[in-house]
Formats: sequence, structure tokens, C-alpha cells
Amino acid sequence: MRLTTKGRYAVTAMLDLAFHSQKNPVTLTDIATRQTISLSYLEQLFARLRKAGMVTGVRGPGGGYKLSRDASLINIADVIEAVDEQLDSTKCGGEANCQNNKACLTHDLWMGLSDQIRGYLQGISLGDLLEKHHVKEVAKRQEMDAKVIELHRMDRCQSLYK
Amino acid sequence: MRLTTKGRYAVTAMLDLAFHSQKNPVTLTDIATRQTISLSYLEQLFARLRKAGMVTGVRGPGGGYKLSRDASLINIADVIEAVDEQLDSTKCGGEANCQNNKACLTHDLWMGLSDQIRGYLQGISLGDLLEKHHVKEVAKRQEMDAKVIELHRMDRCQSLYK
DNA sequence: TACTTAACCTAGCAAATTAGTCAACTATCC
DNA sequence: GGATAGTTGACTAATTTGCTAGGTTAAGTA
Repeated sequence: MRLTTKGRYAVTAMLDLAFHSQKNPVTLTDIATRQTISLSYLEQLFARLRKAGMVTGVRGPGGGYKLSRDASLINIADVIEAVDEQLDSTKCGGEANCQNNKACLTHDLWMGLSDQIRGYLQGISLGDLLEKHHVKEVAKRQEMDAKVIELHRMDRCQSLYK
Repeated sequence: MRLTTKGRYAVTAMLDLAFHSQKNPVTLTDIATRQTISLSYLEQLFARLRKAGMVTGVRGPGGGYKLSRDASLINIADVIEAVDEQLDSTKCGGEANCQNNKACLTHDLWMGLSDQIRGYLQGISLGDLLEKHHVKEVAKRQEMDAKVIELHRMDRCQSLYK
């Protein structure tokens, strides 16, 4: 189990997709502009997500991507592992240095820990996050009513992502 | 919060250190050979761990490294963050200046998730893992007594890493 | 049928990170 | 003084990341 920016991009994109694809498919171009991720990079991530059976692509005009099952049935661990290639058969996998010695034991320990993290992330679905997302959005809308200049804030936000 | 092989090496080495430094300091050479991690790479990792105040180096003959506090007081999140450099203080800075924009909302979501993972790992100390370590070791000893063929165990171990 | 849209695919590339080596130090103990 | 052992820094090779550029294929629509 690894946690890198790649996995983060995938989760972010999947959240965006889950949020916007209630009715129609969502194009990667839309996600790319909303989340400021490069289109080609998104395409690569979604190629993996598609192979993992989490999203389905719809070609042609009006096409795009949609979740292949409900957001509550897609957990974060799945998304991350779909894009992260999960190799890492390091060390004691190859040679026969994996006797009943300490190396193997501590390695086992780490694998156990890794499993626990995976288990934790498996317990969180896109749907779970969406709920929080929605709550937060409502909260922010209320802030908007307080007459804060949106354009100024958007500008600041976008420049921060460059 | 990131999870890479770097952090794994650090945790593995710290576990080894915690296990072997009950009385005397442990040299990095020992850890390197036991855990099959390159000595120089270990030196780099321990330079950071030392700066983070988790280990203390003892120079001269009979020297080595030892934990600067009890294993039960060092948690996994600390170890990982000590070596992982945790830059990426996230584009839109922790401030609430980036609101009303979807990119920032999902960003917040991810940060929250990251915090939860960190919190989870903070709840696990080296001491906790050592206990399990001991339990497992005893279990393996018992297996040995039961004359289980060791080769079979090696196979199992290896298949787990594939 | 031609055109457009957008998924899908391939190759490559610069920057960053990983995982390491090598060599020159400095401190400590016998 | 000499061996042991930690400290530091510079350097490197391989891999991964994030991204660009270009093409192909399938599906709508004019």
C-alpha cells in the first residue's frame, strides 16, 4: 500500500466524477479543468481505473465517463491500488534469505501494518466522502451569502495551483 | 502524509533497533545486514531520525544507535514523517482563503483523509508492533517444535510477496 | 456520408525521487 | 597512535511522476 500524489489525483478525480455524473457521463476535459489536472494524465489514470472496472467510458458526443457502480460501493483503497501499480515484492521475495530470521519477521510486521491501512481505506467509500463534501459545500454557500467577492477568491485559488 | 518504501525502510529499521537495543547501542552495520538495507541509505535515514530526536547516536567503539525514548512512546506516523520530508504543504496553503471552488473542496477532503491516516498511524507505537513481533516469533518457534518443514514456510513467505 | 466529439492509445520527455556508492572527515576507546 | 564507529557531503544510476504531443477508433448529428 502506497500513498502518493498519483493516488491523490485519482481519488480527487473519482470524487469529482461521482459528484457530477449523477445523470450524464462526465468528460475528462471537464474534470481536468475543474480539478486542474492535465487531460492526458487523467486519461492515463482513467485507463487504469477502467481496467479495474470502476468506471465505464461512453464514446462519441455527449459521452464521457461514469462510475460503473454506486459511489457507496467504491472504496478509496480500490482507487489508489488501481492506479498505483502495487509492485514492491522487495527483499526477501527473491532469494532464500527469508528463513526464520528477523528480516522476514519485521517484513511481515510491515506487511501487517500495510494491511491495516488498506483495511482502513477500504472502509471509506466515495459515497462517504461525497456526503461530507455536500455538507461542506452547503456551508460554503452560506459563506457566499455573506457577500464575499468570489472572483477575487477564485483568482487567488487558481494562481495557487499553478 | 505519504507512504513510500522510504518510510517502510525507516519503520523496519526502527523496529530492528527497538528490538535489539534493549541493553547496548546497535550499529547501523548490524541493522543493514539483518534487514538487507544499504548502510549508506540507512545513514541518511538515521540522520533524519536523529534530527527528529527519536534516536541518539553513540560514537566510538561499542557505539551505535539507540532509541531516545521508550518504544511505546514512538509512533509509526512520527517515524514516517521524520524521513519523508512532507513538503507539498499543499498548493492552496492550509488557510481558508480558497473557498467556493470545487478544486479546493476535494482538496480539503483529501487532506482530511490524510489526517485520518496520520491519526491512525499515530495510535500505533513501535512497542505495539514489538509485542506482536514477539507473539509471532513465539508462534513460529512452536511451529518449529511441531516439526513443520521450514521450506514450506519459506514458500509461503515468498508467495506473500509476489 | 461527412463531420464532430470524446474516449482510447502510444511514445517520449523533463523533473523529481529512490536507492545507492564513495570518500573524507571526526570522535572515542584501547 | 591505531582501530573502531559515527557524520557528512558529493555524486550517480535507475525508476517514477507528471505531463505533452500526436494519433486512432467509436458513436452520435447535420
